[in-house]
Amino acid sequence: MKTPKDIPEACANCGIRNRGVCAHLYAEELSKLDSLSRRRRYRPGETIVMEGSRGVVGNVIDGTLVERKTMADGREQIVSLLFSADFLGTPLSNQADATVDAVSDVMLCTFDRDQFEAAAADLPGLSAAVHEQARAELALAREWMLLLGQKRAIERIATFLLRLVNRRLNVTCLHNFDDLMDDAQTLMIPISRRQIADFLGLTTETVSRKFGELRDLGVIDIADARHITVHSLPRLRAAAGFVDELA
Amino acid sequence: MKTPKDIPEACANCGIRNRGVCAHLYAEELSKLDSLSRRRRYRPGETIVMEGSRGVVGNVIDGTLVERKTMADGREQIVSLLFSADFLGTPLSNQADATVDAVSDVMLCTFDRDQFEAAAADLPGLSAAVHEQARAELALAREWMLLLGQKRAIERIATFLLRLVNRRLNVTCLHNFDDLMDDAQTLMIPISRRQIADFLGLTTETVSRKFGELRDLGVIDIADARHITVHSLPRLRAAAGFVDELA
DNA sequence: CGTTGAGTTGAGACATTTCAACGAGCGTGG
DNA sequence: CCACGCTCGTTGAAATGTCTCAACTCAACG
Repeated sequence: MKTPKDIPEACANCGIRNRGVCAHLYAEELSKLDSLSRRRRYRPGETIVMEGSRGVVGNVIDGTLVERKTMADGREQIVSLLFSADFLGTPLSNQADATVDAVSDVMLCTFDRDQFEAAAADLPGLSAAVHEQARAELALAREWMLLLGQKRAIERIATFLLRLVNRRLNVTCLHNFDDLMDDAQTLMIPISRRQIADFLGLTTETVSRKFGELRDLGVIDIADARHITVHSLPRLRAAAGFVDELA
Repeated sequence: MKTPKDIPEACANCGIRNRGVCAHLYAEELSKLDSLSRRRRYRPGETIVMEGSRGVVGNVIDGTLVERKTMADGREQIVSLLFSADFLGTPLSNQADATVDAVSDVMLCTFDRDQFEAAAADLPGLSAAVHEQARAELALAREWMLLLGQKRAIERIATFLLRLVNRRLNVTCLHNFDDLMDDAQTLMIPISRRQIADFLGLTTETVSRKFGELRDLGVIDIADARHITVHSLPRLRAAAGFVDELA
């Protein structure tokens, strides 16, 4: 987290200038990168990158995106959710391994791929930050492999909610996890039931039913399809399979 | 692929000196790295890294390893297979996201973590190679998310076999994929039925049954549990769900 | 006000798991 | 040498969790 004076105006006013890869750059580095950047807006449902194409490189300034892989017969698996401050795209690789869609209105801060790679070669902090993102993505992907390969439907739903909780805690960043163990959390679900199903390897019907079961168990409240209140994080963690139920 | 003269003796005799991260290093870089390296042998079943620990950094010279994640109640998911020339461990991260076990006799070329990271900071080719490995791992993990979330049991088995075929083609590296589409391939299965099950999110019984089904379909022959002959790659690809069956 | 899409709920179907038995290989010790 | 115990892999029959198919509600919208 650098706090210089002469940062570019676009960056000074940017909601994520102290988050994501930009947080690791000095003023002059930020200027250099800013001169290469171009903002672009996308509409909900718009496809930003096609699997197999060269794809876009840039920061997510605002909005929600999904990365998904598709089978020949149309089955889909969402492999990643992207939010504000996440980095989109794989510099170094010339082939996107998933299709990227905007779920909400999305604002990106994009770069020309070659220019970005040249800049990254000059700015150790930038390339380190990008690679750190890739490493974090890998850890998340493996966490999800455990979910998809081993967890039952209700555990998958609980794990998904837990991930949203953790994300919110990381963003607000004011407390640590244990302090909030007993606080009620009201969550905005950023994606549809269909997208949740494709993310968790389930069907929309099962997603709906398991949300209901978690409600009946008293773990959550469902205000509407997009708004969930978590009553007890420990019980949500138990439902997610993170603690052995010695029942 | 550099071909210098004054490479360290250990590297000159190393089976993977022209593969993995070492392939991208000049003689003097190789020397520098070699001076930091230490060979270590592991026995089948031995645990090399525990999930959550700092872990080992190094090259796999020879042998087969699995990376796995475990749930509180003992359920396991294998998230990666490592073979000769693969890179083990996550420099930059101080927490291994999975447990690593030797499946066969394993020889590693390990490095002190801090020294390796310092070396990587000096050698752009090295850090690029390590990051490229991480990127490739991410692509594989996402491929597996699609498998675990969407594919049925027989497709998972077929995909697994296809991955072994592809690996063999990459290693032998003499032909391209299409040239071998119709060739019979005899594969050595490097892991047990239980490990296959944990890799594919199935049970050993289902793995056994689906191998039998692929045999009955005439796609493969089963010499014994560890040796499979692939009769038709196109049909294996179809069984794996990579082509839409317009039946 | 009819249409459309998203979400929920129910009943039955189905794929995979679970439970159980069995055979082959293999080292150990009598 | 054979009996024994053990693990690994295979096979069968029953149980079960999730999917499929279908109906219905609700809100948004032209």
